[in-house]
This record gives sequence, structure tokens and C-alpha cells, in this order.
Amino acid sequence: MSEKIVLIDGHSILNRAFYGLPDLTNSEGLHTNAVYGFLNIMFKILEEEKPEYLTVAFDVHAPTFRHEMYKEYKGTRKPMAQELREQVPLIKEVLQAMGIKTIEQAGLEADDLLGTLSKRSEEQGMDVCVISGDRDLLQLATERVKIRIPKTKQGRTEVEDYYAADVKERYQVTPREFIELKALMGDTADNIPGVPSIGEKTATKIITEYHSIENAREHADELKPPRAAKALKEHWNLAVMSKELATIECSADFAYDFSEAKLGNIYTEEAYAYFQRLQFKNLLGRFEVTAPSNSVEDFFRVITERREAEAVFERAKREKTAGAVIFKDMENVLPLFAGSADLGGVGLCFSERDIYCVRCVDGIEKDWLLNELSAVGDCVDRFAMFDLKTSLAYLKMQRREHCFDVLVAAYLLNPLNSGYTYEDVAREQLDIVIAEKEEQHVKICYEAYTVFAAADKLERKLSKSGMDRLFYEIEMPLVFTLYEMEKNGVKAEAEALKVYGGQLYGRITELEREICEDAGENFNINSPKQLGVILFEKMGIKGGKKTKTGYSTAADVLEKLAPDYPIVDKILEYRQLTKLKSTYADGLANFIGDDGRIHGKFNQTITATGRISSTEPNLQNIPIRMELGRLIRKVFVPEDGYVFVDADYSQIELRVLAHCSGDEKLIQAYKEKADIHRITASQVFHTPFEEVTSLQRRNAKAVNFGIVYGISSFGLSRDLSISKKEAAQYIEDYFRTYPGIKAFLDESVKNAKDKGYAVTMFGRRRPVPELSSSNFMQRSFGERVAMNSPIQGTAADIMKIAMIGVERRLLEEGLKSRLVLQVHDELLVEAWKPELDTVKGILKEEMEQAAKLSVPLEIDMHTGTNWYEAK
DNA sequence: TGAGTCACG
DNA sequence: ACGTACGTGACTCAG
Repeated sequence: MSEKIVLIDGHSILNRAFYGLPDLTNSEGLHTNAVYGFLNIMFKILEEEKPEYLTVAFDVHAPTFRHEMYKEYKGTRKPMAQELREQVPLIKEVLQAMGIKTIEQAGLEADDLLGTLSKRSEEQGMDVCVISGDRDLLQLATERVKIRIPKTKQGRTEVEDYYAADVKERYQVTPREFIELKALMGDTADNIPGVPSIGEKTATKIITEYHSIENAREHADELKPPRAAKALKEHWNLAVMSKELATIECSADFAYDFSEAKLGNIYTEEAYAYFQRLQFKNLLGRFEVTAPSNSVEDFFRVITERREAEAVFERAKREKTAGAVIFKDMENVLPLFAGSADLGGVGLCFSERDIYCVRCVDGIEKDWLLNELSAVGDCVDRFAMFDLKTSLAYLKMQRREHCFDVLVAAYLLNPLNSGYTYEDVAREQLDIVIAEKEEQHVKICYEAYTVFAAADKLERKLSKSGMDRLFYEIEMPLVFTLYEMEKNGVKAEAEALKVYGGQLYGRITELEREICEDAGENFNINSPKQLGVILFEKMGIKGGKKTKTGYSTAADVLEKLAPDYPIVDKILEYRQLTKLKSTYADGLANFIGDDGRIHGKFNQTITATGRISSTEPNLQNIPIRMELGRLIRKVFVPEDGYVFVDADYSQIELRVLAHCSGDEKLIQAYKEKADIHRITASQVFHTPFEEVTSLQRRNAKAVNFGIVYGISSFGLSRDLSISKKEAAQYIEDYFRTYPGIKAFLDESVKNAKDKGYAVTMFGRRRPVPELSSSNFMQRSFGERVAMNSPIQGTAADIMKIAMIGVERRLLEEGLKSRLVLQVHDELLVEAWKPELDTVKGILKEEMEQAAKLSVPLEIDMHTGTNWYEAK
């Protein structure tokens, strides 16, 4: 077997990666997507080829000879995007850290380096593999030189391989002739002009017949079409220049030592440090990680004896801080709220040298273990856990205020992260990597240590970023409130849900039959692809809007396009009904527990803005806008002896905006306690309050919404079905009426640009890396986010304060009434009938007094025997 | 697994 | 010229 060398076209692959991947940034704000994509492609190739040698070639930044030539021809190249430019030195550093040979040479393009190296390697008797995104390189292919062109298709990288024979098959010309082809047809991507009016087809025809442009010129008179002959003669100089541009130099003169390109271990410590800094989490797994420098593992202990366990807990109770982990028995899956069943044991850490995994075994009973852990929790000054809300089901602590949830802290510091694990926190805060394959007790000890040690670091970072009060006074208390809410759950009537589902089913089958009848064939209406074909091809509906995969069949599109097709109405009704059945009727039924209640999850560490999210099931998107869907709410009922009280904030986001902007007119409008959209319409359109038309009010309302979302004339025009120009006029009028709002929104964007993040009234941060993008669309998105986040986020903060207050009052006043749902600006309480008036008072006070704003916070409140009635 | 669609604030 | 309103989650299809 001969040796093999892989040669990579550095800029080309970096470029491919950059445009093929969404924008990624690390916590320093450094753009990393191109480097990430590059490495992924490189690893894939290395795994497949297993070469002995590797070299990455780059262009030198200074313009090279060929660029100069081109400049004369047609001005300068488009400048490289800033986000990509900053990644060029980065990839070089990373490659160097991995001990990978890189090469660049003034006066030579990467192509020439690759061509020359490819030839030299082949002469050395090696197999060669050239990696580039650029088809120009195909001219280098031989029987031993393989050109590999990676393509990112829907997130996956596929590679096209070309030996000489493959080039011939694909382009009908040899690799050498490929240059001739380029000389005629040109290549816009590579700035090769080619001969005008000769495209791929003509060029291929000419070259397959005459093999070179020179020969073609000699036989110019025989060329067909005659147009091509004429062009070739007239633009001969262009053809020659193009050929020169397209030709890769294979005998360039530069020093290169193969021994430097020999591949060693690329997973070096230095590279590891880079990967860590760039936050390439799933690449870190490639490194063989040994224990951290000052090995904490030396202090890991497994405890299976009762007396040892007692000693550990006694000592822990005298400590200031502790970190704990509750782990399940690996054999069993633990049901939610199943108490201590199937407990595997606990991890406990209360100093750098005291890290224990206490197993649940004979003599160390579950209940005892959890009691002891709870006691530790009550004794220490700071009790740290990861995802405390989930652990609370096992704990019986009396005190709350000293608890520290590492997950929540990590989330506050980076709310864009898509979900944290112990491993993430250990890596980010402590530079420790917990290997997947570790034995369970080692893993548990690592987790306990992580929780213990990361709490310190996170605490400092929270203070430093001004989020300590947000953390201690809002987020941590909220952990308990959300836990209570999940534990309470909400009662749902399975039988009624079944009946409702049955009714839907009848109508659905009817519609299904009619739709297929109208279409003239049976097809899957749920498949947007099949539906698109039926509507836009078979039935010939005009103006189909395209998506990536086909026609858009979204409701708003269909409504606009085909208002008078009966099949469209039926499809929309079908969609509505199947949605109601699958997601709500059937979906919710699956979540009703043995206690007749749905215990959904309320997630505190998901959203970018600080809102709560709801899953399994999502109880924050139960239908209400359409009557048929709204009926679902009748199955949500209080227990016997209870009633529902539903309280929702009245336009909390607009009130927050009024307060934060300090706009006199808007504040005044809210103080008048009248219909805000009507007031807005009256002021913006200079119409007396009583004479505001319903259209004017509707428009004003849309503008108010738009403002909160980070207004754009396009968005508003689409929402109101008016022209962009009209929408822009509305916005202008609005800002003239409320100049304070305009100033506030501008300031929000400026502030976010300066700092890199948007901030709420309570100091919550949301990073907005898009603001520094050179891409117009991304940057505009960043601007809207910068306007919206402080508003949405502050509203979320206020609601959290209210929830904590309500739950605290219910607890302190010893009431049986309980909080069951939160829907962003709405709370649902299941009130014990005798306590009804008290509960209403609590809701009103706690919600309206949650924050002191320059406008009143108002709520609407209703009671009912089900959620439908109470709303 | 991602895209499309649609439910909510 | 670019091409979108902000924030979520569940279900379905198709590769």
C-alpha cells in the first residue's frame, strides 16, 4: 500500500463552511461557524482517507498576480464578510495547535500550491486527495489524484469524488481539457470572464471536438453555431486570458518538506484549549481526556456503609456550602412525583476534598438518605443543586432562600444556550470534561463536585453582570413556585375530552372524503408536499408561493390565493380539526395522570427573553381564538369544592413600554384607564376619541403590537394587508405622536449594539450577536430583538414576581387554594370556595403591585367552573 | 432530523 | 437589493 496525502484548499473550505452553516458565536462574541464547519469536514475526510500526510493551503492576503490581472478586467472582488475574515487567522491558529502543516506563499494562490504539491506527491509515489469546494481543481485529477468536493446539503456534508475518469464522465472532457472548457465558458464564482455568449453547452461541444481553444480557433470556420465562432474570434484575447486564469500552476517553485506534513496526534492539549474557548462541544469528545490537572478524582469516595454515610452527613451539616446530586437507579425509569422510589443514591460535595457518592443499599434506605440530604440542605448556608425543581420531589427542606440552582444560574448568564447539562457547566465553569463512559459513581462524584464548585464561579459572574438580585430574588424563589405548580397540576376530564375528540373525528372523515372527491384522487391531506401538487398543479391554482421544498400551503397563503375554491375551505377546516384532535383532544388525554390531573412541565431555562415555557404537554397554547377550539377549555375543571379564578394582565407589554420609555402621552393615555387602542387611534389619526372608526382602532392596535415586536413597515403591511408605504406612514405618525417611544427604541438598539446584549428593567440580559452581522437580514433581526427583548423580558420578570407573591401568600396564609397554570400574562388559580374572596384579593394585589411603574398595572379577573368560563 | 404548519402570549 | 414582524411547543411527513 502506498502512502497517502490529503491536501486541503483552506479558504475554499472555510468559505463553504461559512455559507453552509448558521451564524455561531462563542461567549466572547467571536464568530465560529466557518471554523467549526471546516473542522467537521476535515475530520470526516481524515476518518475516511486515513492519510499519512496532511497539508492545508491558503492564499496570502496580499493580492496575487492573478487577482491583479483580474482587477484590471473588472474592478475588485467583493470584500470578504467581516464574520468570515475574522475566522481566517483563527483556523490557522487552530490547525497549528493541532500540529497540522499549513502553507501559504506570496505570489502564489492556494490553487497553485495545491497543484504543485499534488504533482510532487504523485511523483513521490503517493496517493493524493485534494479537498476543495472549487471545481477549478478538477483539472488536477489523475488516476492517483482524487478531487473531493464537499457539499453541505441540509446540514449534512456529502462529498463528490473525482478521479480523472469521473471528470470525463461528468463533463465529457479530460481534466486537462477542463481548463479549456473554463476558458470558453468562464466561471463567475472564480471571476473568470470566459468568452461572451459561450455557455456550458457550447463550450463542452467545442472542447470535446477540438480539445483546446487554440485548435478550436484554427478550425473556427467549422465551428457551430456560427455565433460561437464569431465570439471566439472577436474575443480571442479574453479566451487566452481566461485560460491563463483558469490554469493552475503545477510546477511552482517553493520549499516544502514532506516530513513537516506527517500527521501526528492532532488531539493535542493546545488544540483542546482552543476547542474549549470556541465552545465546540461535540468536537471535544474526540479528545482523549485525562483527569484535570489537580485531579479531584483522588478525593472521590463511594459509600455503601451506613456508619460511613452517617459520618459524611454529620460533617456536611457543619459546612458552609454543599453541592448535591440525586440520582436514579439506572435499572429503572423514575416516574414524575413518585417520591423516593427507585432512588440510586446521592452525590454530595462539601469541599474540594470531600466528594462522595452515597449509594442506596441495604442499611442505607431511601427515606433515610433523603432525610439526611434534606437536613444538610437546611443546615448549610448555601445548598447548590443542578435543576433543583426536579430534585425537589425528593427533598423535604424547610428553608428555600439559601438554595442555589446551578442550571438556573448558567441559564441567566447565557439564555441562548439550548439546554445545559452537568457536562456543559463543568466544562464552561471549571474546565473539566466528564467523560461519557465513566463509571456511575465517578460520574456522580464529578456532578456533585461540579455543582459545588461551579456555584462559586456562577455566583461571582452573576454579581459581576448585575444579575444577582434577579437570581436570588426572582429566579430562585420561582423554582419553588414552579415546582408547586407542576405538583398541583390541573384537573382535566378524560371522558369529556374523548367525546370532543369523537365529534371531531366524525367531521374529519367527512371532510377527508369530500376533499379527495374534489381532488379526484385519494391523497394525504396532511402532507404539504402532496397537497401542494394537488392544488397548484392538478387544480391549477395560480400564484403558488414557493418554499424550500415546494409550494406553501399555509392558511394565510391559501386564503389569499383561492378564496372561492370550495376545496380550500374544506382543507382549512380539515387542518383545524385534525390539529384540535391530534394535539389537544388526543394529545392532552395522554397526559392525564392517575389522579385525573395533568402535571405539565413549566421550564425556567429555555427562552431567550426570560419567559417560562410549557411542555409535556404545552399548556400555554390551549386554543381560545376560535370558538370550536376554545371549547376544549371546558375540560379543564377545578376539583369538587373549588372554583377557577383566572387573572390576566391588561396589555402588560405596552404598559412596560410606556414606563420604560417615559413617553408622556402614552403614560397619560394609560392613566385615563380607557381603551388604549382607541386612544392611540385618536391621537395618531387626529380624530376625536368618540369618532374613531373601528378600522382606525384596528390599525392602531396593529401598530401597538408591531411596536412591541420591533416594528418594521414590511411586517405591519403584511399584517394589515396594506402597502409598505402606507405602513411606513402609520409608523411615522405613531412616532410623531409618541416621540418618547421612538427615542426609547433607538436607545435600546444602540445600547444592545454597544454592550452586545439587551437588558430588562430587572437586569436580565439577552445577548444579540446578530447585531454585529454584516448580513442585512440578520442585522435587522438583531435590531428587532433588541427592541422587543427588554419589553417582553420585563413583562416576564413582572409576572414571575407576581407568581412568587401569589404562591407565598397562599402558603403563608395557610390556604388550600393553589396556583395551577401560567400563560405568560395570565394566572389560573384553583380556589377553595370558602377562600374565593381572599384569593381574588391576593391575585389582584400581588399582580398589580408586582412592580411599581409610572402607569398602573391592571388585571382582568374572572371565576368559573371550568377554564372556558373563567376566561 | 428538519421543514412546514398552526396553536398560544 | 436584501426580504421579516417578537417569543414559544407539538404534530406530521419525508428523507
